[in-house]
Amino acid sequence: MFSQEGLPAPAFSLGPGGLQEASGPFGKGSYSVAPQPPFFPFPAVKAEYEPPELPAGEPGQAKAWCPFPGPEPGMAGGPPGPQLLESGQAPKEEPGQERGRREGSPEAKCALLPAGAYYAQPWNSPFWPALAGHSAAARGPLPGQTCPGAGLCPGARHLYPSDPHQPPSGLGSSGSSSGAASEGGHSSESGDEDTTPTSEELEQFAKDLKHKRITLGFTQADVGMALGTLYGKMFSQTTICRFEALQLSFKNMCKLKPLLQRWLNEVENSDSLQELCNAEQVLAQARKRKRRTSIENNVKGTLESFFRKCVKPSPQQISQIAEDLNLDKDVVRVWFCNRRQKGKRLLLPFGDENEGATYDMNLALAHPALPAAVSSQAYAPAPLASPAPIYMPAFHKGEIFPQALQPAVSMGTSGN
DNA sequence: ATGCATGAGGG
DNA sequence: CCTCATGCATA
Repeated sequence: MFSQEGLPAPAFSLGPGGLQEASGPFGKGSYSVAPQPPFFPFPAVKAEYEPPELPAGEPGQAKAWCPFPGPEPGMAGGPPGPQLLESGQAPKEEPGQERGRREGSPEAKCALLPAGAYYAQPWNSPFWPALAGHSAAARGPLPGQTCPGAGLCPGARHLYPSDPHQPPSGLGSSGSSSGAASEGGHSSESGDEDTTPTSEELEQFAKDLKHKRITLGFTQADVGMALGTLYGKMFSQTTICRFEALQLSFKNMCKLKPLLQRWLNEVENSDSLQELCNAEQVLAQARKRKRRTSIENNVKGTLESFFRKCVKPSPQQISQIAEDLNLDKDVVRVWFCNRRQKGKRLLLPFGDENEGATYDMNLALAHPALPAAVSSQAYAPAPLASPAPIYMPAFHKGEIFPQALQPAVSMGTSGN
């Protein structure tokens, strides 16, 4: 429908000054991109670089995701390693946060267990007494049977008794299969796959979802999996989290809403939520995912400052930056991509995707005063708001204007 | 909750 | 190559 693509692709030019702001549709000079002098914080950074990651051995990738020996002869297939439990998840029980259930590592738990019960296996109790206690005491709202037979993920991969849900294909606009469109009253029940919800509705829905989810004792991961069961398409904790935090694009939010809406309906009528436990996700991550590179803060700061000057550097510039920062070109490229993506989320209060009206991120960056956010949270602590020249390694007092990018100018032919 | 990454789709 | 939707891994 509406193209979200709007960036006018700042065709900046590598002028005599190196990186130059592009003259967007607003004409150059009509705005000040950087509240600070055009400095290029370079020198210091590159020297510090050092291949940080090198754990000698990959962190055991093997893990059992369903901690029950159950009737099965030991966790066959899964290494008996006790790394199922991550102790990293601090028990921070903040109001408004996950409660009652722990959000362990994805593989440390099965879809949605009402908590408690199954963890109390003889084999593990000695290992994690904490967990046992936790599950026993943390049980909150759950009346006791949130997930009837689902509790036993062990071998119970039961599917719904009779759910005429469609195969994993028709997503996005599945007809209103379940007539359950009106739950326990509340505000505008806009739930419709047809009508595009307004940002307010989305915001409200997200809030609603989160509240109910927590009340019912589900984690974001649970919801993600439940969607897989209900719709055939599973989502990660990340996505659910972003949905609740309104950190997805408007379009994306609209797409997901109906699904979550349905999930909500399902769980609210606690009589059809038994199939929410679906542990079908062994999906061997066979694919080798590049190790997540951790960019040091100062380097990040440098990248950030570049971003402020130009949100979309040319491949040449990317190479240059990468070289100067001693990073992979791809890392830099991806960083910019992600930064842009993030920028969009933060900048435009979704609601109307004016196709024509393209927002120039460069421009936006210069104006901390963004259009009053529609959402409260998503735009609140916008890191962008701070024109802060924070970070920035300290270079020689005189070198405020490193010529780091200078080479970029002549880079075309000479180097590279 | 978020940072970096992947992959599909468009050009 | 980019955008966008997503997710693994991590802070």
